[in-house]
Amino acid sequence: MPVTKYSRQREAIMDFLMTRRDHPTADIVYQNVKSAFPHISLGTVYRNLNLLADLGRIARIRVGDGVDRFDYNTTLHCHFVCRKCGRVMDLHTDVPSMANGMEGRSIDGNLIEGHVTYFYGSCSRCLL
Amino acid sequence: MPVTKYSRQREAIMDFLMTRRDHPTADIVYQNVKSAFPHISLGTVYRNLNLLADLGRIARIRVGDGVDRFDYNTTLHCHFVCRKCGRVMDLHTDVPSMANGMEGRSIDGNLIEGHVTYFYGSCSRCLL
DNA sequence: CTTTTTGCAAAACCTTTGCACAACC
DNA sequence: GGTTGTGCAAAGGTTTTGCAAAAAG
Repeated sequence: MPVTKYSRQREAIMDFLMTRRDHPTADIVYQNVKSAFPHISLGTVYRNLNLLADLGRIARIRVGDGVDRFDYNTTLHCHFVCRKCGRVMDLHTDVPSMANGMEGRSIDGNLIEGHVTYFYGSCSRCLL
Repeated sequence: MPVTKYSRQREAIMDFLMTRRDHPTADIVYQNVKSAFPHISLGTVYRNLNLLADLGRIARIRVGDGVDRFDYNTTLHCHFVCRKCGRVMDLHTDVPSMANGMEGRSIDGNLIEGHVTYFYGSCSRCLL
């Protein structure tokens, strides 16, 4: 529980994320927030994204391509990763998962606290 | 479908992976194969691990911590990631998943070809 | 002899960090 | 005034790559 003071840069980062339905990387956030804060640094963007994610105000999404993505929508939902173009998007259809309900169970002595599922394939745009 | 010639280094890498039940990183493979090939380079290890993964002879496992892991066991099974020590291990108990059976379906115009699920929590060793 | 693989080193890539100064409260 | 946040630049960690020499077929 870190103590936080207000910062205009952090607000701008939050505002930008709010406008996006995809899941921008830190660098994309940086490129966009630069129009309002020409001198903002990538380091500041990372520090704020990490802080906001730690506070639970945004979600950090890692689909295994080595880049962190961030999402204003913190409600639990599945993601779809296009193997051709790399886009990451929400899956709106409710995907039933037996993995839900595993929380708190122990398997082989390991306590399960959560799980991550994502689907991959070819996105609508790449299928054309 | 790359053309491949035999290489002793690649065989050694494969042999090492075969002996491991955990999911070594490229660097751990490198450290171990060095005993047989003192002059082998990390680059060679990466090239071979990627080649073997592309050929489907080993599995590449990415749990979102920014490091690639490799597994001799290519059959579908779930993984457990310890949030404290970072260990990655197989879940032997069969975890029923509704995500199976999604392959081939289309959602929002996106063709689903596969999915990844991993569980995280505290491992038996860290719970002591 | 031709193609693939290797070793080495450098580069690429993403992310974190140290520090002095500015902003916040 | 004390604390947190910022900008800058440097460093950190992982993975990829260019190239000449070696190995494989």
